[in-house]
This record gives sequence, structure tokens and C-alpha cells, in this order.
Amino acid sequence: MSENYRKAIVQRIIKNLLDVQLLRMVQTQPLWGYMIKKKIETNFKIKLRHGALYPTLNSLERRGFLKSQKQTHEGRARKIYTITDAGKEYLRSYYGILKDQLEGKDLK
Amino acid sequence: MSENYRKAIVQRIIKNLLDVQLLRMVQTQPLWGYMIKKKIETNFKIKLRHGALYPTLNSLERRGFLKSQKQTHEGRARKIYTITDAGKEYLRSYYGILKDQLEGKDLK
DNA sequence: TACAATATGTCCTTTATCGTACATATCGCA
DNA sequence: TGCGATATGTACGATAAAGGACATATTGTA
Repeated sequence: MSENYRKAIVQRIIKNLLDVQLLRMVQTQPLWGYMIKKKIETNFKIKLRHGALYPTLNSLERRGFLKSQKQTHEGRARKIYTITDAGKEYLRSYYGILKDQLEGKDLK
Repeated sequence: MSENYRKAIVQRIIKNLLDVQLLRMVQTQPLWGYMIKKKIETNFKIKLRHGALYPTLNSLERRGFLKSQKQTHEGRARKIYTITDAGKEYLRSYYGILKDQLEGKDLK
């Protein structure tokens, strides 16, 4: 019954918190943009514009949360992203706040 | 150590998910706009513009997540909001998705 | 009586974001 | 050789949101 709003909420979270989702995925394993796009579109069953994805990845790198190294795989140049310590810390903070919310704590 | 980004993340959640926060507060106890503003500014230690709050409350009522009744308290007209069943269901969906995120599940 | 606090609401200008399109390059296949 | 898939990036016009101001009304206090 509580699934009625699920899709809209998921889309909202993806839209609002795309950078956090990207950090989450890259923390699990190093990935490049195109792979992330495919994964999100498959797992989340939504469309992700690459015109939104690549600027977000570049922004995360500028903010020091991701670092990238260029690799060539079968003639295609890939930018493989890995998460930094700062990125991990940001994620920890984010999850900590989510946990507090679930437990009904006030945010301070 | 993981408190460095906390304030920014809290502000982000308030900004992106103001309506969810309002539902959360009203679910705990019936409240009126001005009280909500004071509570958020005290608990969250951030500024909340009433020019953003009141339209959001009205929107939540239009969407059927809140209902209001006008009361007069010491000469002041208050619009007391209570949460509806639909509002509770929306919150349940939201919390369910947050929980899945915390547990590292894929959103589908 | 003027001001701060309570209480709710809208308007408007600027800012930020969205989606689309443009742009480039390689590879495999028909 | 033309097209779809892989791979990454920017530019721009439209739309949405943010911030501050305007607006009204009551109560208590300086």
C-alpha cells in the first residue's frame, strides 16, 4: 500500500541527491560515467541524461570527493573514478543524518 | 570527524525535502505555520523564510497530505495543521526508501 | 504611539536548474 | 559507409525556485 508514492520519491531522491548516489556507487567499485549511466538506468528504471551526469562527476572531482584516471579500454577512453577520503567522510555524514532521521531524532 | 559536512547536509535536506520535514513535524503533533518556523529555526539552527513555508503548507493541503482548521488563540488566528492518512502513507514510503538506502539496497 | 512579536499570505526579480541539442571520437557490424 | 553503441563534454533557451519585499492584522510593551 505504501508503494503508491515510491516511484515519485525515488525520482526525487535521484534528482536532488544525484551526487550522493554517485559517491555511493563509486565507493562500492571504481566506475566511469557511461557505466554509471547504464547502471542507474537499469537499476532505478529511470532515464539519466548524460548532460547532467558528466558535469556532476566533474563537480565531485573539483570538490575533492572523487578522483579520476584515464584508461583506454578496447580503443575507448574511459575516465575511471575512485572515491577519496573526503568523499567517504561526506557519505558517512550523509548516512549519519539519514539514520538520525529514521530514528526520529532532531537535526541540530 | 564526520561532523564537518553535517551543517551543509542538513541545510540540503531541509531545502530539498521541506515538505517531508513538515509532514514529519505535524505527524508528531498538530502545529501551525509560525510554530513550525520557530521550531525549525531553533532545532536545525537555520533560517526558514515564511515566504517559502506557507506556500509549502498550502501545497501539502492541496495534495491531501495535510488538513487545517482555523483557531483563534489570544486574539491571533492560527491555522492548525494535522496529517491525513495519505500524508502518513507518503511519509511511510519516504522512510522505507531511506531505510533501503541505509541498508545499501538498490532502489527499484 | 511606535515597535517587536505573533500569524499568514502574495508578488516580483534574480538566480539556479532542466532538458535538449550540439560536438567530438572510436569501434563493430550490416 | 552509414548506423548504433560506447564514451565524454559543452552551450543554450526555457522553466523552476530562491530571496527579499510588500501586505495585512492583532497583542503587548517601551
